[in-house]
Amino acid sequence: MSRARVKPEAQPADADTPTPRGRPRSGEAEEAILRTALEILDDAGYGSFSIEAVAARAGVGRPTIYRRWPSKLELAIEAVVRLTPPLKVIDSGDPLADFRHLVAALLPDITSSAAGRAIIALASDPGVHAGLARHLDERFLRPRRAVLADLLRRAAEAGQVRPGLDTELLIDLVLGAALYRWLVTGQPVNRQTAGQILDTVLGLAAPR
Amino acid sequence: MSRARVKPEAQPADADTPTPRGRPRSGEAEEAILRTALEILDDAGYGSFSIEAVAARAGVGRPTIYRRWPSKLELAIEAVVRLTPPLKVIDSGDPLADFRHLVAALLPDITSSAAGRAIIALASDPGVHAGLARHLDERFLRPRRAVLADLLRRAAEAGQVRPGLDTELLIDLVLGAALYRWLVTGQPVNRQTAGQILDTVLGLAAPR
Amino acid sequence: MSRARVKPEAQPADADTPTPRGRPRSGEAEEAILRTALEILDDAGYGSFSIEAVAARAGVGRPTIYRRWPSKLELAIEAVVRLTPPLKVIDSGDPLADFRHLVAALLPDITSSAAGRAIIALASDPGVHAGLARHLDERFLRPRRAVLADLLRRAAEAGQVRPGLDTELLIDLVLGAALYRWLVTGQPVNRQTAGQILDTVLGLAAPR
Amino acid sequence: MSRARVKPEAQPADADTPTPRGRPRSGEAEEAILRTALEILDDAGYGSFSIEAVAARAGVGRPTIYRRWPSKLELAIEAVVRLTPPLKVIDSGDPLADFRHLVAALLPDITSSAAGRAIIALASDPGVHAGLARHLDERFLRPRRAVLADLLRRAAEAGQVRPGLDTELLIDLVLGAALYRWLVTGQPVNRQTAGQILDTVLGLAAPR
DNA sequence: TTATAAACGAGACGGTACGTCCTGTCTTTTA
DNA sequence: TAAAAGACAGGACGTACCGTCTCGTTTATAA
Repeated sequence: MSRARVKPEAQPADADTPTPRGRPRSGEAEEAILRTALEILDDAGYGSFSIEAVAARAGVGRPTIYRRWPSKLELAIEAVVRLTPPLKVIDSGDPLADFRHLVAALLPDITSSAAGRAIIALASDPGVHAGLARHLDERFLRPRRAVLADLLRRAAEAGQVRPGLDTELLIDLVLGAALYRWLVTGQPVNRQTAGQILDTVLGLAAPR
Repeated sequence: MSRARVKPEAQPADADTPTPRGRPRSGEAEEAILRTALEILDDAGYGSFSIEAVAARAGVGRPTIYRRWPSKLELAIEAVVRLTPPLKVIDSGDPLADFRHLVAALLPDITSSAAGRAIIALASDPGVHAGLARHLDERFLRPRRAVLADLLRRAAEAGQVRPGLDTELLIDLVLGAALYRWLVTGQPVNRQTAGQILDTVLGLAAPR
Repeated sequence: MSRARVKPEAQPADADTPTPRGRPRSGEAEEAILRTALEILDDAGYGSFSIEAVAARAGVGRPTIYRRWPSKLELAIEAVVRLTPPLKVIDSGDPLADFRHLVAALLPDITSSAAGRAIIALASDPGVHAGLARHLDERFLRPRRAVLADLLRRAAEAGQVRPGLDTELLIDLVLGAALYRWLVTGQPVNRQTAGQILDTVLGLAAPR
Repeated sequence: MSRARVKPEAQPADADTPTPRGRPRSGEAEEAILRTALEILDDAGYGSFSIEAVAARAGVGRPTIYRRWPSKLELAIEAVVRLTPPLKVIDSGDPLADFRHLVAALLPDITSSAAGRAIIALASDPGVHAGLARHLDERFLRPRRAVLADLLRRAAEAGQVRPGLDTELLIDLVLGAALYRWLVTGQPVNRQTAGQILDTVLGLAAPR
């Protein structure tokens, strides 16, 4: 990013990226690809997700996709990461309540979307795991967790949560329980389920 | 219909399965298929798992597989379910300690095996979810959870766990947190990690 | 037939075929197989002719067919040979006219029937040719040609055909021309075409 | 090839075939496929002829074959048609002698080659007959027959053949008799057999 | 009678080939 | 020089038959 891509002469700064010659890559095509990828993930799941299908539906040549992403997994992740809106941070003055609201909104969102499924598809290929998971983690999960962790930390400071607890692990518990129910037992994770999980964890974590 | 064929009274139970005609299916072949399937899942993951490969390595014709399982997902699940040993129940008189030991042994096991990966691969295809997940749940997860739930219940009765907690949800928390770390962040779930999760949850759940 | 099958001691003649023990082969099944085979050949041609299909439609197990014929080609030939009625010999006192009538009836018959197609299918597999062709020749073609050759010979004696001609070759010319038109050019060989071929050959062969 | 590819006016002929987009089909692959197909037909006959085998031996992907020919029958015919050399026309001034020589060379050629067998394999599937036979007829048989018919016509003009005979039918007689002997009776059609057939037919057709 | 033997229908077995779909790469024309 | 279009080699899919091999059952002759 920040490739500038300015028309006129210029480019004194990055002489190592020496002004791409020839036809520049089409931003239109890129967007169409990502949008289509997400559509297909939503409609049919990662199992029916194929580069072929994305190219055809997006009206794009297959090599145009391969030029950007080396495999369908990378494409799926990029689509998820780029097109999933960030958490909208709220600050009502009550960090614990904000945490609850955010999580209660987040969980049903993830577990009913292409994003969730694509994330999970990662796990089925061990060879792929290492590199991609990090990518996904850094660009998708970490920022979202950071928001939650911050709220929890402030809740602890405000005495709403027992001190000394590992906030990261608390988040793991909440997200993990939801993940487990969704993935393993196939139950939908709606607001009610999310509320039940939050009640339990935050109840346990409440100061005595 | 007409089933007659009985000489004496007999067969009260399965009057609806009318004696299979023709050559019976080969238990040998079945076993070879499942064993090979699990090997491939362990070696290469679900992504590289193909009916073709299983048939070739098991020395079996492809139709012999399709006769039994309609798709590779069903085969993978069956392999996992049939070839994963059940939890070995222990009863030392201290239910909470037993719970700890069982979970601490179970978690690294699942998250480093084909079983785990195959289970997860389920989730990536929404259309498949309903039926198969139930199958997997009933034959694999439910029996294992039942053992854990029983221990927790007895721990509660013994006063080792705060009364009034939803034991099922407690199990979801423990297993979910491990699942989350393994799947999403890619961290291995070894005995230490398992211990940390257990410490936290059981600490929170301890009677005040 | 005439297998004797006498109950008592007897069998002085064929002591090497010592009366078969066990259940004798079912004539019913045999007939059903051949009838069905011919039906399928007529309906769908040799290309769609499969042992599987014959067995299924005849209500017979596949091994029951293989017990009798080693391959589908043999079965097809047997079906054709056994179920095609022989030429009905006529003798009006005018051998040449009888020849014409017989051939004019025979040609459309062969070139519109399963018999013809099955015969031809022979030719496409060189390995099969030797043995089976002889079988077909002996049991199907030779008897029919014998009738025709006899008529031609008597026509020659009666001065209706130029003497000194190779009657076998004359028959080859007539049947061959019809075969050629049917097979290679795909024209149907009806009575009119047959008449035209006969007119030409017999006209050429007429005494000067 | 070279096609000029001129910018200006040009292309008056095929304005409806608007310059193919994408990578053009590989002539190399096409040639390898046809050559291999003919080899297999020669070695093993049409019965053992499979797309699978052609693809493997030609070092070509299976879809590359299906892209060009919809079935193995079409491929076989194309191979025969494209790789069988045309009749080499001769004109010694004696049309009848030329006819004899040409036919005497042609018959053993056809009846001992893959070409012949592939042509015949056509006939065994009635559904296929219509369209393909025409194709084969137009591109293979008709040009060859035209040469023969022309010689016979000139022989008739030169008084070497009785006037008023149907030359097409004469050719049918000669080719048909050879076809019959080869296919039905399994006799090889060598130069001697060819000579015998020609002697008879041309003897009959000689002017009185 | 009772054995014994073989054929029966059914259907599974290891295989081969089918024709389709998708993968990731390569090549051509167009912009 | 990137874009779209589309062909390339390869490989897995799920299906249809192949010819063989059990099964349990039926129908004969032989003991």
